[in-house]
Amino acid sequence: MVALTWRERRRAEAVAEIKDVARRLLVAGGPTAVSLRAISREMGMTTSALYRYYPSLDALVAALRVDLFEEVGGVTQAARGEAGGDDPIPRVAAMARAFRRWGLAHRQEFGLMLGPPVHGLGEADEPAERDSAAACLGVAFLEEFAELWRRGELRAPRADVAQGHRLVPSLGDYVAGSDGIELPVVFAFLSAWTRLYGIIAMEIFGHMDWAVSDPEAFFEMELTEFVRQLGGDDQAVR
Amino acid sequence: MVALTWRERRRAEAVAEIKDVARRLLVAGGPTAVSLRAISREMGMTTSALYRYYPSLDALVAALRVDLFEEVGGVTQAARGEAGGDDPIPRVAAMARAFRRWGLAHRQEFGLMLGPPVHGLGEADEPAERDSAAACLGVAFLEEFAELWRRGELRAPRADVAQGHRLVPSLGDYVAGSDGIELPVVFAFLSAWTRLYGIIAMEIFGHMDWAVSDPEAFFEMELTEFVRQLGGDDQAVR
DNA sequence: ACTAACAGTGAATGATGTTCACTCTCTCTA
DNA sequence: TAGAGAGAGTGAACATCATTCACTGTTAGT
Repeated sequence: MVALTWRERRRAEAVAEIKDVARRLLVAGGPTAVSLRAISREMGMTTSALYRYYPSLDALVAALRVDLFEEVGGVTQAARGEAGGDDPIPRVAAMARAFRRWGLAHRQEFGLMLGPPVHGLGEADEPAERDSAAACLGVAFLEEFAELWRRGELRAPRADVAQGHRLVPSLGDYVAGSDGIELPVVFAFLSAWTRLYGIIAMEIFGHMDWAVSDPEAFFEMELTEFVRQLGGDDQAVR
Repeated sequence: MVALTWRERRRAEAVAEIKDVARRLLVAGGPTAVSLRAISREMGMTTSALYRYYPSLDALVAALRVDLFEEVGGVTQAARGEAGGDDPIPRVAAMARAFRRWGLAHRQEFGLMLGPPVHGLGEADEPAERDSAAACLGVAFLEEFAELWRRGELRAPRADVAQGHRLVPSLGDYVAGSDGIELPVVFAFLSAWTRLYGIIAMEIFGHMDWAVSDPEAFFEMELTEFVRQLGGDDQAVR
């Protein structure tokens, strides 16, 4: 812990406030409402002063995006911790519910993070950062599936399906304590992760409204069904 | 068919060209690139003249959105027709592949249609139109699942899962020739639809890059796995 | 033939991101 | 400790954007 000079501390506070105001604007008025001028207005600063902190508006929202990924990652990790026990299944269910709950409570943030790439710039600029930010959310799930595999409770996809498919070469880097990762783990994780994303994103983006009147009921049904396909007990999910 | 006056035909052409140019701009530069000024510039018109055709920019992109839904709906319907046969399973697979292919070939359009709601305005203004537009895509799938149900080839969710969940009151309106729709059909359709959306949207939005190197292989694996869970033959999907 | 709707113009207003030359203040070093 | 340089902020400027308004021709229907 190095001692921070007064200026450095003040700068950190400014950066934090900028992102705070940006997020408030995002929540209040959607992505188009977050503008440098609105931020500077709210902070009692000149617009050009903001360029001492971020080289552009896009860079600012990219930074906000990273923060948001950390926040939702922390929330799901907390849910995992609270679930406790030694059975991965309830932990997965708790994380899935926490993820959905956070998304519903923060729709605009969810859209910024997991919607289409913004302006095609935030990705071309720093693909590594974008990737790692998104990863820190999914990894918690990945670890649980790895644990299930270690216990032999993960049903492997049939050989003829997996045959010849080189799905993922580097996913093992994300799992602590195992430099290699088996294909069933990868497949089970990806399947669960895309399914979870599909249900939640569709609900949050409003694309399910025409078809389903009680999204939460459907979510719970899918969760139960998924756990059963995994081979877990139905009651384990509650 | 009523005879169109000169002026009416010319207006229709103008409307079509406006949406055409708007789409070209969207593809070339993302959502922020579609602006009334750019459109008018490209068409050799004044910006204010565009207000004779659409009351605002938002209304214009909303109209474009509807067109896009019709386009992708037509593409998947065409794939369904080409698949032919009397087995619904290959038809579902063909539609799923056609949907994914179209989305990958038209990423920006996909984002506009199935990303987060735009500005929160396109939805609050005309919820009915937005819903029906999105529906015309999913209904093709829904009909196939209804057909599977009629044949008795659809596995029902266990009673204790479905019990007490009033999932959808009005989905039956979408299925031709049946004013009531059974819960297993609804559940199977919703499950398939959200899964399909999850895989495809995640890939198109770039949220899968960190985890999977060959998205198409994963898509095919999921498709096969889903069909097997439905109770179909593995070979039927090819 | 006339009237009213239609289509288009050009100027204006107020919002936006970004740049630039300029100050003022803090921090570190010679 | 004095001065130089980096940090932080200002205000004007430029280019883009959506939207509105008064105005002018043109077409369609009575």
